[in-house]
Amino acid sequence: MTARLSPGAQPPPATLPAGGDGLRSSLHDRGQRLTPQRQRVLALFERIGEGSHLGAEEVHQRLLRSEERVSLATVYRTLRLLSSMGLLQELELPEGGRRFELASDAHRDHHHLVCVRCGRTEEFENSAVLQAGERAAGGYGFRLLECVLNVRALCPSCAAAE
Amino acid sequence: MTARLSPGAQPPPATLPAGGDGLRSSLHDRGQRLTPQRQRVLALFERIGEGSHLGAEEVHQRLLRSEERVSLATVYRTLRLLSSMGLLQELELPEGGRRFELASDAHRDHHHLVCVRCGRTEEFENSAVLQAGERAAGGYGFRLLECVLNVRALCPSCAAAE
DNA sequence: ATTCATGCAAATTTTTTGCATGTTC
DNA sequence: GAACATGCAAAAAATTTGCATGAAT
Repeated sequence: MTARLSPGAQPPPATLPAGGDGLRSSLHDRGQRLTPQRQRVLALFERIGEGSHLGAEEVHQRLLRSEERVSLATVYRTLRLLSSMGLLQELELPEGGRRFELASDAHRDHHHLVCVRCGRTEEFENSAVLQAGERAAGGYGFRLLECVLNVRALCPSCAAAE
Repeated sequence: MTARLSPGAQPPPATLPAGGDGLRSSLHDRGQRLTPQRQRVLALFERIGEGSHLGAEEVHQRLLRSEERVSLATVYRTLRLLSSMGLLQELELPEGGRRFELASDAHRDHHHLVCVRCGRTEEFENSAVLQAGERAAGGYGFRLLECVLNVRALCPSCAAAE
């Protein structure tokens, strides 16, 4: 029922290759270390692309399949770490456990229009939304990382079927 | 892997005041029954208001405190039911389990500002966001039900701690 | 009377943690 | 070498389920 279709077009990452030094220095800034496990987890998310999300168990399984064993406990620890570093982000859709995806570029705002009946999803952008997010964050003294607008709606054919 | 099927596609969110007959007939339409437990759970969400969310354990505890015992298992079953009926809406914030809040037509745009580090949550409103949602929905011919903006951010103290 | 819902406890699933060992800086 | 991270297994949460009993229609 997860209707986030990412048709073939996978936008080029355009960001730093994570297995590399971006991760290393981000970690070092926090007094933490670059380990193969952390690289593997992040690299996996980069491999699957920006639109797709994985849960802890899936990350563990997929790494096993590619001969890059990382214990499940470490997967959990790493997901939380990368997430708190802003490299991954946790999803809003609670289908089972928590799920994560590669964090999009800083401050980018991408929004979803989703039909609650059939799951059809359209993406759109709107700078007014980002502004609203910035205003809200500013008002509470928060530092904005990202804002996502979810519009729940009925698509034309589902609306007709009602 | 678990088959996590919600009980079928649901009708558009109910518009009715829930404690009363709206709930009864919504249930009956589905061949299900009005029970004190279901009323209690829904009434609790109405009592705390539209902006606030609760997890299963919290619902259970709060009902205990108000002398309205509902077993935890039933709380889980009821949350899922009310959610699939469109009376509650599920959301997921950083820490803890799944959380639910009252789904309301009246409150179509209420937004969350969430600290991704400590989970602190602030609610805000912004009509520009609703307009953006309406414009997007209109552009694709969708009928808008609700729009929720989630702003991921760092609260002042967490930002300082980084 | 029939069908559905509840409560309880046990079973599952998901996530966290203690600790000995191995790694990174 | 010191501090940190990993793996493992056990513990703790979170959620679901089987079944006998109780309630709603």
